[in-house]
Amino acid sequence: MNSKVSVRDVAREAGVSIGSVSRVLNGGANVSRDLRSRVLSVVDRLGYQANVHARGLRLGSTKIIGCIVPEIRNHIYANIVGAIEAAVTRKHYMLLLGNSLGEVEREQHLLRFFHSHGVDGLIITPSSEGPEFIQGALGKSRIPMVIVDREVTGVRDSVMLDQRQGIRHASEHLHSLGHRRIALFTGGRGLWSGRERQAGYEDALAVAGITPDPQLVRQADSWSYSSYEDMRTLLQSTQPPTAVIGASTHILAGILKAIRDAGLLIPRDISVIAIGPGDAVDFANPPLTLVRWDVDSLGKLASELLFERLRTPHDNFQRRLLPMELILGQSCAPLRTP
Amino acid sequence: MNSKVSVRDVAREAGVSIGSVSRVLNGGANVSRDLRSRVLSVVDRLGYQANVHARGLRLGSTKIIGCIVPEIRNHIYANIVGAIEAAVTRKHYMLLLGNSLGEVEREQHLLRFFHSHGVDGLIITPSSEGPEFIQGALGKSRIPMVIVDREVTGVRDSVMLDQRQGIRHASEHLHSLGHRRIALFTGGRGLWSGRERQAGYEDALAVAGITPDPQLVRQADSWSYSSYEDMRTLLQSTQPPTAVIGASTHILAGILKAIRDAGLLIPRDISVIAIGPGDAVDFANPPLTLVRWDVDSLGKLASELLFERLRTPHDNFQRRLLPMELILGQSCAPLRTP
DNA sequence: TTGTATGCGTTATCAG
DNA sequence: CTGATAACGCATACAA
Repeated sequence: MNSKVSVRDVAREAGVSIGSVSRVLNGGANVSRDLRSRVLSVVDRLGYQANVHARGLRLGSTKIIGCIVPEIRNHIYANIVGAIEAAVTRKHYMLLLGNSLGEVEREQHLLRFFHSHGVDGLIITPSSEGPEFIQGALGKSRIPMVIVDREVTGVRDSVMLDQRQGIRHASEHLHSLGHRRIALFTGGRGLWSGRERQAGYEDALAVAGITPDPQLVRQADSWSYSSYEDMRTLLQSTQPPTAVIGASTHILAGILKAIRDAGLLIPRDISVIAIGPGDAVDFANPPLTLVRWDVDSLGKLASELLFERLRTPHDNFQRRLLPMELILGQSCAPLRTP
Repeated sequence: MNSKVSVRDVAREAGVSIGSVSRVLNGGANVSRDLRSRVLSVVDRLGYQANVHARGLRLGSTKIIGCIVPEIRNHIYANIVGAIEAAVTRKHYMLLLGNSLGEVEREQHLLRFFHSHGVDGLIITPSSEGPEFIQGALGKSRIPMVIVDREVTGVRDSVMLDQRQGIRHASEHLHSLGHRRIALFTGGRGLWSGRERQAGYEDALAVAGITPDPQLVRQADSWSYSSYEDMRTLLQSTQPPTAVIGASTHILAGILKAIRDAGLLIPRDISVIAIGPGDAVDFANPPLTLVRWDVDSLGKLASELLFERLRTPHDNFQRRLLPMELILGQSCAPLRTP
């Protein structure tokens, strides 16, 4: 196809100089109507497209946005990346993608690679937050970047979900149904988001005047089914929970399996609330009540912030908090008083 | 960080010429032991990393693989891309990602973009197959590419799933349980994969001596819940199906909802088999019997094929067929004779 | 308004 | 074995 049609070819074909071609395509100013249209038509006919490397070499800018997520196979990140991709291509940028697997070395490796590829900006869910982030390669990097779902207030732009408010609502909902023993599987071990979930949970319990039972709060790993064992143990205890809140990754799958194996029925015997984007629980029966992540908005907002940052590199850093919505399914019921 | 340390800086620092530096880093041959180690140490100290654009401009090769899928938010493609990413970064390549949404124009746009970015190769699930593919921009493009899950035998390398064999097994399984009215929601409208699924279904029925009822075969769209209406209609008909096979996208979600709304119980009243990667049906209750796509192998194989192709551009094109495995869940039961 | 010439950082060729 | 230099394709400062 348009294998190697360069600005030279266009110039020759249009009977003008290469400078003029370039000016038509970029500067826009100071070109005669005639020359402009002549060039444009040739460009169109030949399907000319500026070589990214020549331009990148000259300008120092590619039209590439890098994106690093822990794991694209996780539907949460797949959805976020999908939203970012849409926003980015709309602006005629391309998306360079990498999985960090939450490992610092992989993240650094990807960062170096992205750097040498001259990405104009970066959207990332880093493996670290807080001081650890600042001291790491990411914190030192000068690439304009936006942080997704990690706490880095003040040092970078970030978009986050208001986990605390979301889980508080969920907890209140369960409490209003009479539940007093509510289990929480936070996910996000060691992360702000996990702590926020727990905080929201404790907020709700405090208002309700319930003393939280530490046994009921679990910090499962999102990539494993460890929650299965945890939930099984809880259900076999003398005071089993009557409701449970869990992140809709492997965590929730493990929880549901434990409930099933115990011969319990949702919502008759136990109420369940999921946390996550909506599509994940499509196959659940009954339909799960959900604290919904609006991952689409999350990705979109991250992109917008990044493009802002690209324009004005030295503004103050923003931190945007997205609300979480409680979507009622059929997995919650009033507590049966025995 | 190592913002702009060039080969010049390394050369100066090491007290050699830039040519020598380049030779140490690339050629490898004909450099004295001493010079080599000197250069290497400086490279290391300065954190030198060759500028991708200069190199791309010079060599015409980037270390970038492009990847175009219909929709990364679809868990099938998320998994495939995940596997590709792993394979590609292991070879020190980067992955440029694009969503085509199955639209020809978007696909062409992405292709042009990838082209101008000088991707070394492309892994793609195109929006078209067969003659349409050959005549399209993709068929004319000279970028080394591997096709995933689309029929393009002879003109490009491709990896596909043996849908026919998979669905045949599923159908046979249901038949062995006594089912004779089996509904099939193929997905992949107008695509080889859809036709193959139907063929496998018909293979099984033929062996069983059952005349297929065209009413029972539906070509749902994977991105919509249209299957819900279809399934509802089927269940309300005078001769409802006693079993159903459906792709584990929105299609299956719609089917399950229709079954639920009809007040039917799986597997007591109706048997269900899903088609897709395993993780999608994590939340299903009961656990679904599954014709499993090994998307991991699919992505891995695609990458391997592409790297082979990069090495020897003019070999004969390969077509690799991956088997599908029937994973038994608890969603199928013997037909209840009323 | 238009054309010409330079340099961006590499690699490869060629002369030493 | 090593150093100098051309060329990759583009954008732009400068000359016309």
